[in-house]
Amino acid sequence: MESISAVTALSALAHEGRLDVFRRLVKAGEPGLAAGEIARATGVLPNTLSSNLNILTAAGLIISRRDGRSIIYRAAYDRMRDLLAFLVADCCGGEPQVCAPLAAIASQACAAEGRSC
Amino acid sequence: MESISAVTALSALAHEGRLDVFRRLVKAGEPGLAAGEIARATGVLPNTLSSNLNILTAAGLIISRRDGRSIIYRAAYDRMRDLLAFLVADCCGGEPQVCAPLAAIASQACAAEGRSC
DNA sequence: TCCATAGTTCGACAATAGTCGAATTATGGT
DNA sequence: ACCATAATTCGACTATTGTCGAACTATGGA
Repeated sequence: MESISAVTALSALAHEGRLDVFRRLVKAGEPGLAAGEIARATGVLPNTLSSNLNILTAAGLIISRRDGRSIIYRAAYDRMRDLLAFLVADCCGGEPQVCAPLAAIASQACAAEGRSC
Repeated sequence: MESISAVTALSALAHEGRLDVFRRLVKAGEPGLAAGEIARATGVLPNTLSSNLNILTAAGLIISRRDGRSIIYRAAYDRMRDLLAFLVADCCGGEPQVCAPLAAIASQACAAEGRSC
């Protein structure tokens, strides 16, 4: 991942409302959520939300598809993974003990959901 | 980690120059780098750099100490780990296959450096 | 065709962020 | 005490970002 691309993704997430939306979509998984559902759940105005969904889309973090009158958004997991990989890419050179806990983080997150992966 | 705290950290990293500085410090490890060294290496004006170092410090991502006339900065690995943990916290609920590759990312980063952790 | 619903786009405005030159503080050496 | 080096703080200016109301586009149903 290019540095400029990482900055775009980080900028998109560096916003209370957008971070909230992104995490909801990450949680929602493959089926995703309709724009209207998100607007209702968060109490954000539809046009403001649309603007922020555009920013997340442009950053490649979410993907949309139309379904009837609704537009469904879902998280782009590949891109999320690339971003995380970029952030930790150099960490091992300095302090190996930073990398090790990453695996723990992954499995802890899974354990919290009662899953195994 | 609180959402607002994550936004602060993400905002700090959502800047070409600051992301560059942060990654250099991550790479540099425990000994860290002097402000002047970073300024020379990046070609950024000292005052501009200082401003950006302040932002990274306020976000908790880096830590400074004085050494003679120089001020040495180093990455705050704990905080970095917390941020990553926050970002992946919900991913397993939606798509378990996102969590699994995280462990791979960690070990890949290590392998690239020829280390084992 | 007409209407209601679902979202988006546009234009304007206020607030925030980024950068620079100049001045300031702190340390070490002579 | 004086000077040079290292870095920060201050003030001003420009550019960018975020939000809102209003208007617009697209879809599905009567």
